[in-house]
Amino acid sequence: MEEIKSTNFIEEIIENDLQEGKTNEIITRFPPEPNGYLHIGHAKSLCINFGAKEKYHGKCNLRYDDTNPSKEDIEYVNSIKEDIKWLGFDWDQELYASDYFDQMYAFAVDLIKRGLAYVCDYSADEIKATRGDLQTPGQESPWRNRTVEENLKLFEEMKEGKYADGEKVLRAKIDMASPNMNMRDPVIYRILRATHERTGDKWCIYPMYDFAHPIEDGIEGITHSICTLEFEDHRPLYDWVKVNCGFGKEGYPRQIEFARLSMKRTIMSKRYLKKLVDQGVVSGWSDPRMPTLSGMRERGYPPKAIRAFCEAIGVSKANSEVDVAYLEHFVRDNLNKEANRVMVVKDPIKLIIANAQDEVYDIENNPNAEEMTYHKVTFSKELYMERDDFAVVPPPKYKRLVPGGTVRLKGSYIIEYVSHKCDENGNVTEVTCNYIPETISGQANAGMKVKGVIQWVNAKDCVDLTLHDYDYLLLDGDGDFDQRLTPDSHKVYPNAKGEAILREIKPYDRFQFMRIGYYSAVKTYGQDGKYEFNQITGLKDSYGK
RNA sequence: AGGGGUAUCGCCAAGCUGAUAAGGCAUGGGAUUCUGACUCCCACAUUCGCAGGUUUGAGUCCUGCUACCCCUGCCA
Repeated sequence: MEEIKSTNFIEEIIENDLQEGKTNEIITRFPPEPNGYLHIGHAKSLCINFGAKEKYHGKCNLRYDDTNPSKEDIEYVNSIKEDIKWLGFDWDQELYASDYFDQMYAFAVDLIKRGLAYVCDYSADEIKATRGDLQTPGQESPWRNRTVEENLKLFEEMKEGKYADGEKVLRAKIDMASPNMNMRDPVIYRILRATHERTGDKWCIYPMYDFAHPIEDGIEGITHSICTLEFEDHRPLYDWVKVNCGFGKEGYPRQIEFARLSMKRTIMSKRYLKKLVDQGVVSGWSDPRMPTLSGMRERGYPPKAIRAFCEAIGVSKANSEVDVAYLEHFVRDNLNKEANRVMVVKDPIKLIIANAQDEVYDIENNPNAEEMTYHKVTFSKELYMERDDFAVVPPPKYKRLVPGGTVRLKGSYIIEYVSHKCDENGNVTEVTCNYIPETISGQANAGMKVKGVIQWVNAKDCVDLTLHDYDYLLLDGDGDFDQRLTPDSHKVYPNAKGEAILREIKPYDRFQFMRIGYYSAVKTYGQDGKYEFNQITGLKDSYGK
């Protein structure tokens, strides 16, 4: 038997349940409402639910909580699936809450028959006015004691479409004086004429979350229904529905709450993310600056890094704000282990190697790889180097090229300074060097001491990259977004053919704003599709320190 | 005197039935380096929201208190 150790309180609960023989299979579910794209916060939930499935050899269903047709959109369904797969998770069944509408209706009828639910004629405002408040009990509805027959008839008529939207609701008969607002005769069915993505116009009444969710869990045999903290107050209602609909024989399904993930200076609410998309502040839900999973994918974040991050932040009930640096750590860590390296010059100046001839090198894709692979890099008389890698007047501890100095071209020769040219403003435009023979790795003079190593690309076959600007967003008093663009149009030349993306991390300390995106990696795709190079640059840049 | 939660290092977070504060991130210092990256060393809470109490001994038990989060949708 493998020794499994719980790493958080939810796993501890699960393991106790397993040990005590309460169940022999763990079944969880991931229940997104299809009204937006998944973001990093969902990744935490995904990792908890699918993580339990993997760890305890159980099951996890993907279930769309589509009980409110007016808010949902089929567009999101596919994105959700794609993102879950991208993270590497597999669901057992793909289900929709709407699959259970008939059964939910039947359960509601049953509740009415047993005197546990009634049709209420109050308007939304009247319900609100009679609910009481945090310190005063609510008043019972005058329709609370209708006969079963009358309730049955009315509820059926609601279904038949005999009443206008909002004219009547079905309420659970619980306790108007309960200190828990959720238990003050909560509405469990409302009339809503909206075409449902899946059931069309079949229904004009729709169940509320609190009624629907325990039924969905019950039908699917969910053992652990894991959700976020704000549902703690709903648990008594969850249990009420569960028990009164005949579920919960073994105590399952059991609702467990954890603290949702929030991150410093990061917008995580779907409402605001949607606003960013709708206002055209970003190009869409997958804009690389978005904290969505698709945005992170676009940004070059490896899914494994996101998983490792979720694993590391743990699961607790304490509200907390994780620093973005923690996520970035796992991105760097994963990229360092798995990403192929490529040379990039962001702000190029010409580098002439006066005594050079054309050559081709095999350069390691990733020095950390277990099985080393290589890519070709061409070398010639005319190269580009980074402007910062040459200094006429070097700052203290400068480790790169200076007049009269030497430096190693990564993967190639050691070169020595000959001369340089400046434009009318005194900016360096070109540097000329000679390479020192026999200094390539493995050759006679390779052991020569140099101050540093610099990246370079061959001017003949380098490729232009698109460098995306970074930007800052301010959230003003009205909750609207104000975009602060900081234009920066470097050119980027990797020594591989094809597309590439580069985004930069920039500090953000001047305003009260939320940073929604930053650069993580450069990606280039070989023309033949053979190579995929990833360069970790800009992530932890300590140049010039 | 509404109810439900949470409080351990700048940020996460272990700490189960009391025995004298794990780990990661961040940070500072050093070594190493054909990526100023990575890696490797070293430093980093006499203290666990506060105040009392029980105990030989408390972050862990008891009693008060404080702070923050959630709840008055026919949203989820």
